[in-house]
Amino acid sequence: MERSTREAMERVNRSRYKLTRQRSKIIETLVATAGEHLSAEEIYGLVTLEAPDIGLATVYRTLDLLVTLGIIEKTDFGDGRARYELASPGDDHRHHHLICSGCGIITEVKDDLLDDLESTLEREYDFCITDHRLEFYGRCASCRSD
Amino acid sequence: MERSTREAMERVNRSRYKLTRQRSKIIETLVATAGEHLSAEEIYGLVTLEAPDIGLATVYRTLDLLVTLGIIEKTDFGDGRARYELASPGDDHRHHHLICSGCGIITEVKDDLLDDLESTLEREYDFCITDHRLEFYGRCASCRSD
DNA sequence: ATCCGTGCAAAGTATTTGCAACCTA
DNA sequence: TAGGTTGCAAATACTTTGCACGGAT
Repeated sequence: MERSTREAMERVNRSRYKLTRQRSKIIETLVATAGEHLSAEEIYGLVTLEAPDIGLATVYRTLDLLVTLGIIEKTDFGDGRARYELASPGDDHRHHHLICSGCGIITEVKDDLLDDLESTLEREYDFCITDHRLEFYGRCASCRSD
Repeated sequence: MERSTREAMERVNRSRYKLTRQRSKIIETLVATAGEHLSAEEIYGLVTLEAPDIGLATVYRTLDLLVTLGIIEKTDFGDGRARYELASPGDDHRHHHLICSGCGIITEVKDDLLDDLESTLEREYDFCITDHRLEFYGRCASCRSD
């Protein structure tokens, strides 16, 4: 079993919530598709391939739980459905994406690029920033050549 | 009549779409509430105060139209409903907001702060950026004092 | 007369909730 | 065993669509 799978399961165990078969399966799926930004329905589709008895409501409830525990992050890219991804370990402050309007692929930008900017804004607007979200829209290399 | 109201109406007139009573009323409302980031339902509520016969579907259709014409922008702040604001004149490239998790108020950040960053990313990821969206979450001055 | 625009109601999509049965710690 | 958890179906929330009527050119 992958390290991050075990880590996530242990975090559920340490919480006041139970690690059920359904939750395990959903965590496995999320780890296996890391970097893909799946929607609840897509996760449901994958999960039911191996465990057809799991209900969509359970997927939603589990995703909520995992967000609460900080194991995953929920993001809305404006396409009308929420998308989920494993939280960056050790940091809950990096949500940068490149979104291609051609093929829809979402690429992670690894670094936190905004620290300087944040200090400036905090001063200028008297606002205490705890998190941010940054998305760039455009066209990726392969869609530009079409 | 406010200048931006007239400007918006002229842009509709110049398009292949008609400037109807309903569309005028909706534009007026959007100009009157500039800076408030209203949802479709909220706009509908305001519009029907003065023109109770306007339907919710018309509000949605008109908002779509105004987005298409570049008169307003549609943004999703992740609260499950779309929000609309007048487009920044002369620039379609500035979507920066400070969102207070205490009172929910959304403050505009005026400047486009990301030009340098964009050049770097375009090179690094071979991605042609056409737009971006930047949101900061935290607490505003008055919510911090609670 | 034509064609766009409208209101209404129905449909659609994403997500949440009530509840009895079930399962895990 | 006790209480969290589940599947199902129904409910909810937001948005879109079908359609016949209405209005402007």
